[in-house]
Amino acid sequence: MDAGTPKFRRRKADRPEEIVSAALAVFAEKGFAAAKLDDIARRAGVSKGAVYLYFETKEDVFRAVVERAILPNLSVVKAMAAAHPGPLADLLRGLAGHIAGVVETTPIGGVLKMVVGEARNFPELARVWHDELIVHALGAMAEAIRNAQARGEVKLGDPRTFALQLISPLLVGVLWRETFVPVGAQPFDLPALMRQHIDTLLGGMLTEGARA
Amino acid sequence: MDAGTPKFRRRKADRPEEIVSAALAVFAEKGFAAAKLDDIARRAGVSKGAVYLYFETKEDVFRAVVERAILPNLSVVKAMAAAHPGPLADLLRGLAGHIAGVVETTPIGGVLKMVVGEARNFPELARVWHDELIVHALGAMAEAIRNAQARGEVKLGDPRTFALQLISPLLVGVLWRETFVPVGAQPFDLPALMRQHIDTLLGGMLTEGARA
DNA sequence: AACTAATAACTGACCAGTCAGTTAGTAACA
DNA sequence: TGTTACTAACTGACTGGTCAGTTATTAGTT
Repeated sequence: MDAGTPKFRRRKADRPEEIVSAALAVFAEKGFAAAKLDDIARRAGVSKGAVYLYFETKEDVFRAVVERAILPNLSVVKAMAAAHPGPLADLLRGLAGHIAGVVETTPIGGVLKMVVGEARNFPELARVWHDELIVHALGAMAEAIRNAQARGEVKLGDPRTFALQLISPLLVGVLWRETFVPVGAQPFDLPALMRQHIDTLLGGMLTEGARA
Repeated sequence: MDAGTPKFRRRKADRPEEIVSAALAVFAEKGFAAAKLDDIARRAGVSKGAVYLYFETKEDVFRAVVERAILPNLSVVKAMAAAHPGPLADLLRGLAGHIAGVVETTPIGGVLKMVVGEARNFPELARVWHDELIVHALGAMAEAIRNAQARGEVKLGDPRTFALQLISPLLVGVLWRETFVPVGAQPFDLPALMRQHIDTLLGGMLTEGARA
């Protein structure tokens, strides 16, 4: 062949990472079943056969994608777990800003959509996400809320439910962006949404005058 | 053949309904691509060929399922559109109870999961849901909130964002039930969740003492 | 009532296309 | 030159969609 441009490079160390990145893009766009291994391979700059040098099956690739999407977020969980002692309001505002930023700059939204969409076909995947990420995140938030309740900062009520109330608009905002914005829906500004949400949830939605 | 047990019955009028019901169950469980037409047909008590007497393609069946899931909810939208003039708190409490009930007694949760999961592969489906259901529901809520703001009941802030804040926990609760409860997650009591959420969002999460 | 003809709802075997996974062989690098 | 990362052609299983034939049902005739 042409000696000037080799047909391929041997780069064993980098391939898995590249394949997982390509797979993330394709899976997030198409979902598991509709994603073709040929597309993933082409996007990663290798042949389909090469994918099978590094992964056993398509499921195996999918698993790698979903699990990798957890890692960058463990730091967030850890930060939350660092049991911020100050006023809950400060913690929540900082946290919401941080998470909204992560959500806007990483493809975690696409992964979330995948986990929701493929949960029945890959229960163990939903289990990994639940056990390794969600339980910890929700638990840390609930713990912080419980502490705030003990300090008399926060009213009575189920802390886990409070935690869900706090993050729900962000999750819905992400799914909204992934699902409806591509078909013409008016997008939400996620950081602004979370700012208003935290303020409202903390301070109350009704004015003083109308409050029961 | 055996004259006692006929091989099939001719029931043209009932078939489409039965096929759509069967398809709803299979699609909600497997997602679009993983759902086999043979399964849908068997579940509906007919052969695969019979499905094609009533629907053009698999996509066509899917469309019918998703569109039918909109109808029962138009009444809810209408009820909201009946621009409740009284205090916003009453409207929201009644509405939340109603919607939580609908969500608990109908398979709309499964359909929502499908719409989210297959949005990329079926954009026109996401469009239908957005244009015919979500825009109206969100718009009606935003309108009620805007009116309440005009009456001085509610603080300043984007009404559409307020509406999203209000319904988000319900949506997340549904997706939670569909995605994580089957793999062992602790479920949420949706009506209770919404009661606490409405109360909190309306009245404020912080105690009087801690309020900024 | 009983028999027959006509209709259309329905079946199930089949086909054509697709795609996950395999492997024989080639090219890159030591 | 030997080793192996990699390619590209291949296979086999699976499934959406088709259609020739079958059977339930109704209408017509005696």
